[in-house]
Amino acid sequence: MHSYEYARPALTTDCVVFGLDEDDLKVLLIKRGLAPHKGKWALPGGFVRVGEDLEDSARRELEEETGLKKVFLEQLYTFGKPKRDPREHIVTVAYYALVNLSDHPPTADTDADEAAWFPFDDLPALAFDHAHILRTARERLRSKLRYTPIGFELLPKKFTLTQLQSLYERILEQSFDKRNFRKKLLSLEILINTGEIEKDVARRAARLFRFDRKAYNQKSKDGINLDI
Amino acid sequence: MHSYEYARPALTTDCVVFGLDEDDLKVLLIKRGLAPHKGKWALPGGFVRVGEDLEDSARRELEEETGLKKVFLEQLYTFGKPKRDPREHIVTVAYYALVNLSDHPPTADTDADEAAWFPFDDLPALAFDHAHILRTARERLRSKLRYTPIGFELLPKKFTLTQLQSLYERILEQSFDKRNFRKKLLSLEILINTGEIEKDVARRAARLFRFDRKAYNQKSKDGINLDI
DNA sequence: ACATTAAGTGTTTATTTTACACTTAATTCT
DNA sequence: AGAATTAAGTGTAAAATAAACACTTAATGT
Repeated sequence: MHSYEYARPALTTDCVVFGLDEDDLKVLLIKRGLAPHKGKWALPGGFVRVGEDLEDSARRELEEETGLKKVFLEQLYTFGKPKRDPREHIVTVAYYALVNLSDHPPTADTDADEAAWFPFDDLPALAFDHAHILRTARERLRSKLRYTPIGFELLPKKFTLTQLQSLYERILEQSFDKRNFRKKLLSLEILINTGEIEKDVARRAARLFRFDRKAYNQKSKDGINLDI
Repeated sequence: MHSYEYARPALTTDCVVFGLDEDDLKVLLIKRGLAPHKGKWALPGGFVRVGEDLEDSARRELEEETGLKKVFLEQLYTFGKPKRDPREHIVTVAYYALVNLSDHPPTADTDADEAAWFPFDDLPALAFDHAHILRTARERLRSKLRYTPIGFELLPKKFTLTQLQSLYERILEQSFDKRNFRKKLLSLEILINTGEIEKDVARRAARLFRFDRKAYNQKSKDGINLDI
C-alpha cells in the first residue's frame, strides 16, 4: 500500500508492434484475460513501475507478453483522457515497434495469455482507446517512412529491391515506378549490394541488399533527401 | 491522503513556450520559488490532477503561471527517467506552445512567481532536465516548420513577407534568396494579400498578408509541398 | 523446348529549384 | 527642395530533379 498527499493518475505504457509479410501490414495484439474488456484484444502493455524508465517499461511489458526483445522502439504519444479506462484515470505512454515478421511468424510463440498478429485493415474489437492509438501509430509510421530510413526495420537484414518497393507502396498506399524507385534508392548510396542472390525462388533470383546505416548517418548530417 | 496498492510515479505537464521578436527566438521561463532547484529557472508546469486531460493540465498550468491563454499547443514528448527529479520518480508530459510575442511583450504580466522571456541562445541555469526538454522542443520546432504551417503562430495575424522570411531563416538557421522565397510562398496560394500596408515605418511600407488556413487545409489533403 | 515469373535496365520530357541585381517607394536629413 | 537612406518589390536563364514509359534477361517448372 502506497499513500500520497494528492491523488495521482495511474501510468502505463502500451506498444503498437508492426510487422509486414507478403500479404499485409500486421499488428501484434494480446487477448485480455481479465476485466475490464475481458476477451477483447488489446495492445501489449502494463503499469510503469516506480524507478523504471518509460522505454524500459514498454520493453519489459512487450517481452513479458509477447516474447519480443531488442526491437526497434520509439515513443509515439501519451494518451491521457480521464475516461479512457473505465476503472480510473490511467495515462498511457504509447510506443510503436517495428519488427521483421519473418523472425516472428504470424503464429507466434508467447507464453502468458494469447498473442496474435492481425492485418491492420482487419482488426478485431479492441479494448480501451486502443483503436485510436493504433490509428495514431499508423499515421506516424506513414509519415516517418517518408523522411527516415525506418522501413528497413520491417525487413530482414538482406532484402531485394522489390521487397523494399513493396514496403513503401503498402505503407504509403501509393505505387511507384519500378525504374524510378530503384534509381532513386540506389542513387542515395545507402544500400549495399551483398553480392548474394535470393535462394529457392522459381524465377530469376534477385540481388540481396543491406541497409548501410553508417553511410546514412554520415549523409543525414548534410541533409539527405530520403523522400520517395 | 490517497492510497494505492502499487506505488505510482507522479505525473506533471511542462510547457516550452516559444516567441519570436526582431532579435531572437525566445522562451518563457518561471523562476522557482521553492525547493528543489529554488531560484533556478524552469519551464512552466505542474502536477496533473486526477480526472484532468493532459492538454488541459498543460494549459491550466500555463495560464496560472504566466497568464497565457488560448495559445497554439502541441504535445512534445514524455520524459520519465527516474532520476530526472531529485524528490522522487516524476514523469512529465512536455508540450510546446507558440505565441506571437508582440501580444506578449518581453516584460510580461504574470502574477505568481516571476516569469521572463529569455533568448533561446542565452538561457540561464535551468532546473531538472529542462535544458534537455528545451533542446528537444527546439528540434521539433525546426522540423515541424519544414513541412507544416506552424510558423504563422509566431507572427501577428498580419505580417510582411520579409517578416515571414526572417522567421524561416532564424528558426531553420539558414538564409534564403528573397526572390525565390517570395515566389515559393506566393505560389502555394496560402497567403492572402490584405491590401493593407505597414504603418509608421521610415521607408517604403510593405504589403501585409494573412495566412489562409482554409486554403491550406484544402490543399494539404492533396499533399501540398510546404518544404522551403 | 516452351511457358511462366519476376529481375533488371535508359532515355526523354516536364517540373522544380537555384542563382543572380536592379528599380521603386517611402522617409529622413541637410 | 534635393539628396541620402532604407527596405520593398520584381524576372529570367541554367541546373537539377522527378516523372513517364516498355522491353530484354535469367531462372525454374511443365
